[in-house]
Amino acid sequence: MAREYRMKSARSKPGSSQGISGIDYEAELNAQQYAVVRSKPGPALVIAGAGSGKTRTLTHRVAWLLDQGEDPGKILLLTFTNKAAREMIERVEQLIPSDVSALWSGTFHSIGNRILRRHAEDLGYTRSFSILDRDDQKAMMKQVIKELPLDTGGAASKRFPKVDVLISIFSLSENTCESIDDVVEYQFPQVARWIEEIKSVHRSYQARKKQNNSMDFDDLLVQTLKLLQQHDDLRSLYQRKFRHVLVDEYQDTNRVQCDLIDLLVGDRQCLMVVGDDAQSIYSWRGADMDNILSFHKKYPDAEVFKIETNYRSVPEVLELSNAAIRPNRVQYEKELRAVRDGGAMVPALVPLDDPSFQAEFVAERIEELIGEGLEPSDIAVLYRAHYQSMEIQMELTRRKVPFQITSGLRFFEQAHIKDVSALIRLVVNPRDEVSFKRVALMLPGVGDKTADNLWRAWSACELGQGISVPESFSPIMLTFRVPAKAKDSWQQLCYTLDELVVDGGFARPSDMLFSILEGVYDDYMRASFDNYEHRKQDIEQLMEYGEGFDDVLEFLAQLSLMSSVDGDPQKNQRKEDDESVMLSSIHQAKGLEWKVVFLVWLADGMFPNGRVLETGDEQMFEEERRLFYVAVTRAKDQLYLTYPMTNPKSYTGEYMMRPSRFLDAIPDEMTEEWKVSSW
DNA sequence: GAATGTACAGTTTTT
DNA sequence: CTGTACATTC
Repeated sequence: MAREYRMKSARSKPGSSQGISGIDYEAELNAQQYAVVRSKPGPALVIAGAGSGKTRTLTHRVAWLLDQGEDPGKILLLTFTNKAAREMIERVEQLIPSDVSALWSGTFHSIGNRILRRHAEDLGYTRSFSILDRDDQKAMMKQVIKELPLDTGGAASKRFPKVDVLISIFSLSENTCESIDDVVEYQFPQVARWIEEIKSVHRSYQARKKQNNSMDFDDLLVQTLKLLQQHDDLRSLYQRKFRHVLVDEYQDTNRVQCDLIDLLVGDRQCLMVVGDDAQSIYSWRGADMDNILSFHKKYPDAEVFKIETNYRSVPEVLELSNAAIRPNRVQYEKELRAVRDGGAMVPALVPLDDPSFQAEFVAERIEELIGEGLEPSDIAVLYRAHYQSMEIQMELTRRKVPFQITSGLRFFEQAHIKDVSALIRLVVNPRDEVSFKRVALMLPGVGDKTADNLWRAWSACELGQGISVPESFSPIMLTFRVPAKAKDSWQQLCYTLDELVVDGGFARPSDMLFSILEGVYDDYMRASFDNYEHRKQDIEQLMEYGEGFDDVLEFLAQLSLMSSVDGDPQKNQRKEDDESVMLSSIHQAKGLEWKVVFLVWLADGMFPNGRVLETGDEQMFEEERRLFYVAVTRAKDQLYLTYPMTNPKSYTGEYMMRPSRFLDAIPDEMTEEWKVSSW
C-alpha cells in the first residue's frame, strides 16, 4: 500500500512556474510581463508604458521571488509615495500566503528614516531625532536668518530671497548633488547677487539642524547616503541584507536616490527598476530622467524589458496619446498597443468662448454623464495648475454636483495637529527648538522674545540636553521666569509634560495625546479657534490613529512622513469622496485613471505654461509635453480636450488665446471638434 | 497683537 | 489686476 501525500508548503523547484502560492504566473500575465516576472536575478530595466500593468508586474515579481523561496527580509521595495507602497504590499499579500512583514517596502524617505533610526549615533544624532516638515524648516530658517549678521533693516535686505526660495534652493542642491553656486546660477539667477549670504544661511541652517537633533526630508536621503558611504561595515551589512532591490517610478528618482540605490545594490546588482520615461514630470524637484535613460551605462549587463500593452484606454484615446508624446526627442521609443475594442467615442476637442463658458460646458456635460448612469467618481477634471480649477469649482457648486479636489491643507499639516505633536516631539527630543518655540508661543503674552528666553533657559538646563528621559519636568521648569499673563498656563504646561513620561520612558502615543488635550490644548483651542468643535474632532481622530502605535518614535515618524493626502485618517471615512467628481492637477493624477477625463485650459501659455515657453528651454518644454501625455493617458473611455478662446481676466493683457501647441501634434482625424453654442 | 501699508508674484509639490 | 506675505506702526 502506498499513499501519495503532497505538502502544500513544499518548496518549489527553481524555474518552475508555480510555487507555494499556486499562482499560475504564465496565465495571469501577458508574455512581456511574464518575462519580467521570471527574469533571472541581475540588473533589469523595465520600461512600462502607461496603463500597462506596471504594478501588477512588480507585485507578481515580488510574489515570484517569494515563491522561489526567497526570504522576505531580503527584499527591498522602493516606491515614490506612501500610497503606492501600501497598495503594492497589500497586493503582494493578496497574491501569496506567506508572511511579508519582514519585507522592507516604502518610500525612499521612510526607508532612510528606518535605517537612520538604527544608526543615528554614527552621524552625531540620537535615535529620537525630529523630522522637520516644510513648516518647521521655514520656522528654523527664519530663526537662522534673524540671528545672522546679514544686512538687516536697510533697503538692501528688502529683496533678500524669501525663506520659501531658500528652502527650494537648498533642497534642489541636496537632491541633485549640485553646489549651491550652480543651483543659484542656473535655476535662481534672480537671487544670484545674494549668493554669499545664501551660502552663509545654508551653513547655519545645516549646523542648526544638527544642534537641534533634527533632520529635514532631504536629510533622510542625504544622511542615509552619507552613513552608508562612510561606514564600510554598515554598507556591507545592508548590501548583504538586501538581495533584491526593486524600484518603482524610477524615472522620477533624483541623484541622491539613485546613488542610494546603487550603493545598496553593490556588486551583486540584483536590481529591478520600473518606470516610464514618458511620464517623468518631477524634474523641478530634482528628478533626473537621465537615471532611467542611461541605466545601461551604469549597468551594462542590464536586461531591458518593455511592457507596451495598454489595458486601460480605448484605442481612440490611446492613439491620441501615442501621437501626443511622439514629437519629444528625448525618450525610449515605444508604441503602446490597445487590447480594448475600438468603436468608442472619438476624443472631443472643444473650443469655448471664454473660461466661464468652459466651466459651464464641463459642468453641464458632467451632469449629463451622471444622468446617463455614470458614477461621479468615474469622472475627473484635470488641469495644469490649481488656479485653473476656480471657475469649474464654482460652476459645480452652483449645480450641486459633488466634487473633491486634491489641494489645500493636509491633515497632518494643520496648525492644531502640529501643535499637539510639537509637545510630544519636545518630550522625545528636547533639543527640538522649533517644537519648543511652537509650544511656548501658544502661551498668552508670549511672543518671539519670551519664547527665545525660555528656550535659552531650557537648553541651558539638564532637561534641554536630552541626555536621558527625565522623571518630571515641572520642578525645574516652574523656576523659569515667565510673564505674569502666562503664569497659569505655563504651570499647566509643565504638569502636562510630566504626564508624558512614565517610569523613565515615554507614555503611549494615545495617552500622551489625551493628557495634552485635557491638560492644555483643549483650553487653548477654545480660546484660539472659532471652529473649536471641528478641530477637537481632528485631535480625537489623531488619538484613534495613535492607538495603533506603542512606540512614540514610530508614531512621530509616521506623522511626518505621511503628512500627505494618503495619510489622512479621515480620508477613508469620508464616504462622499467615493461619490464625487475629482478635480486634480495633472501631477496629482499620476497613476490614477477614470472612465471620463476632461482636460481643461488647453491654451498656449496656460498649458504649456507660459513661463516655460518664454525661457525656450527645450527640456522643460518636453516635460510639459510629458505632462500632457500623463493627462490624456488617464482616460479609459472618454476624453474631452477643452480650451477657452479668450481670457478676459488675463493680467498679461493677452486677450485672445490660441489652442495649445500640443494639439498640433494630434492629427485631425483623431479628434472630433465640438462646436458648442449656448442657445 | 491689530491695523495699515507696500512689494511682488501670478506652475507643478512629495517626503 | 489682485491676493498674499511681510514689514512697519501704533
